[in-house]
Amino acid sequence: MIDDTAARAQVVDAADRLFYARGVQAVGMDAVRTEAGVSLKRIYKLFPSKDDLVVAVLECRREVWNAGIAATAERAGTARGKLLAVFDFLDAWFREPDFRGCAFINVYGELSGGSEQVQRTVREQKEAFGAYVAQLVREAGAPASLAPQLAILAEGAQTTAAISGTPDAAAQARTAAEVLLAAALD
Amino acid sequence: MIDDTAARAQVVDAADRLFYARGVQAVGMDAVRTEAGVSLKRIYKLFPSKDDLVVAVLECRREVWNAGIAATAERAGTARGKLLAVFDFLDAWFREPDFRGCAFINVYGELSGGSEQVQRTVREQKEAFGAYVAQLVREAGAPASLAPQLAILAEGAQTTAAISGTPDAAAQARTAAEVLLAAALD
DNA sequence: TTGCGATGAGAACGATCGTTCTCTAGAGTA
DNA sequence: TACTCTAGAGAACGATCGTTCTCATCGCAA
Repeated sequence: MIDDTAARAQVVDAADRLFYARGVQAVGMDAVRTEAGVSLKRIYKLFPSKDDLVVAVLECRREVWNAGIAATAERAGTARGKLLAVFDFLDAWFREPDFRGCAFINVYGELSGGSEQVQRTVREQKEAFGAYVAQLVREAGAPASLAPQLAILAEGAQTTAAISGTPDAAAQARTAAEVLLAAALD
Repeated sequence: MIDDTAARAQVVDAADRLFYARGVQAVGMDAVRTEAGVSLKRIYKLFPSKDDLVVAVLECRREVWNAGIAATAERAGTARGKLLAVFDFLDAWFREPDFRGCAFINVYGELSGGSEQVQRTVREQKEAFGAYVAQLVREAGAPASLAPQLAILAEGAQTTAAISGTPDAAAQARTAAEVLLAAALD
């Protein structure tokens, strides 16, 4: 038998795949159990309710997102380069064949009237990203008002790419970000 | 008894309120029937399935959106002014107490794995908005590449405002749009 | 070997969903 | 008046949901 840590990872992984592809409400716990290969009893011991599982999935997504952003930023030397690297990261993400938009936005739209804990997790993720951008804007020596503008561009690129089905929005948002950066740094 | 046109309007109106506030999947047809005051039999005569009702609700939202955008644009003289007016429209919308984000984005996130007709309706709305912005950009004498950038700003403002729970994103996006417009019109 | 606690597989439960059906009442027509 | 058609109210249906329960099985201490 596998230990709790491994079982937990398998369940979160399977749930993430299913929830992201089909939506949370369209996926039953039975499907999660089949995909994960972990019994329902064990799943409910690890996650007392489906909401807890959704939160765990989002927290896992946050780790992946942060790691991806950090890896792309590392290849850039300046703070300005790190800010633009966000859009390169988005570009690569949008080109993945199973891209279906930002999981946080999707879940928020689906469960906005429901679990309050899920809403909080989504909000925290967006706030953390905003804080990351704000830190880089400070380092770049640009006025603080630039940060939310760049964050809005990244947000808009994600929903536009999801709905249009093309990755074009990443490059378009990057170009806009360059203009805003140039104007702010004059 | 009311005629079909009035019954249809009542059902769409009630469904819109419920779907927007709680999500499509969280609202049963029984709740729509109670809110609309129209019998289930009649609802299913007007809309053969729940998906058809969702599409009708989205089409109604599109009319309201287009009318609101047009009304705000009318108060601006120039094409540049009409482009910025989009963000004034968003600002007023975000301040409404029951604002919960863009209904099209919410529905897309919720049913992305489901009805293909719903997906098409969402995509058409976003394409139509993009075409509207592109037309104004042309009239303003700016390069065509500006249009998707402004559309992405509007899109990002909507999701940011929904998740953050504040209307700030409208003004931030408007400021960014002014910078992009100034740079494009040099 | 015996007894015990935990596990996996999946049946079972109560609720709710989208959709259809039944039954009754009333309007219009000859 | 008698007949027909439609609509409303809501029960009914089969499916599916999240969650819990049953039961056979296994590892392991004494």
